[in-house]
Amino acid sequence: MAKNVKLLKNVLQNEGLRYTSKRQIVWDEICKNDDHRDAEEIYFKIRQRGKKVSRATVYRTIDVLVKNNLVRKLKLGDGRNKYENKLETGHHDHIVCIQCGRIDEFMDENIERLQDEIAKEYQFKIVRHIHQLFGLCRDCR
Amino acid sequence: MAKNVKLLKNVLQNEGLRYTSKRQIVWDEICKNDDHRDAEEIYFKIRQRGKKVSRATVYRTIDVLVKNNLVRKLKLGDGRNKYENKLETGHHDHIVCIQCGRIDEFMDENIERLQDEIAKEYQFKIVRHIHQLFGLCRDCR
DNA sequence: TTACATTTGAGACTCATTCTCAATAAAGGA
DNA sequence: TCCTTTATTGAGAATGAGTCTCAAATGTAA
Repeated sequence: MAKNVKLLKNVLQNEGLRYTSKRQIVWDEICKNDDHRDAEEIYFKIRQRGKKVSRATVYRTIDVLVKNNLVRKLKLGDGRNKYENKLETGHHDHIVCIQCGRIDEFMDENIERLQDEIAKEYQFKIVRHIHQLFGLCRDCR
Repeated sequence: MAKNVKLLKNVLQNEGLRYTSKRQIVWDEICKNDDHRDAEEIYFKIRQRGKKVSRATVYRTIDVLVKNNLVRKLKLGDGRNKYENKLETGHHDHIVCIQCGRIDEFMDENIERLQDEIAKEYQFKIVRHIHQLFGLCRDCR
């Protein structure tokens, strides 16, 4: 857990921002599990644990964390964006069950390579990509 | 253009909806070009042409068209959703310039196949997917 | 501890999209 | 054609995730 303090401090220093208890609370909460949660869930879980951080601060902190690569932002195109910590996880994309909301992660070297080729063909310099598969998981089909 | 009338009538009949001039105006406008436009642009262009359809009807009609496969809805995760007609175009994904907004289309059989394999591996039955590459186009890099 | 700058929280605000409901228009008789 | 019924439309209100405001609280350097 001391690692999470250091990581956050680095990011904040890097951004010229102060290290504060509120920001640590938000980052800690996001690290507590590897789920894909939205800002409201994170906000609510924090209150539930007896700590107090405003919604605005949750959003503001998440923005910094996303910008600095500690958190991955998932736009699934339904209502709220989702967030997951990037602590141990390498790059991956998502496969989502449209019935139960289950989210699995996948990563395919070949697809990544093919993407690069497409970028080259279209003369784009890619900075990020979204690849999401939507369907029914084994329990819902 | 008569083709567009027929297509729309089919869809509406299929949905148990009435064929109306307003709906035809919206569908016609979307067919007028192959751009990726948002609802506001479509709405505005229609007024500009001297026709009157309310914003609500534009949105409502687009929903029906998307649901019935005449229109593709693009969620690029910035403000407004974009729409394109699916008249001549087969399946494709998008490569987007984050600087100038240029949107190109790509399609790669190999990626499609790899997706299927991933779906099988995860035991998902895929119903749709999103694959978007974001970066700088040749004019913006 | 002081002095100053940054952060925080509560709630107002934004803005794309959806909803409401009275007015209008389509459809199927008679 | 003229009703009658039912669906559609439009204007503006409502929604809701996310952002902004600004006074109060907190961090920081000296």
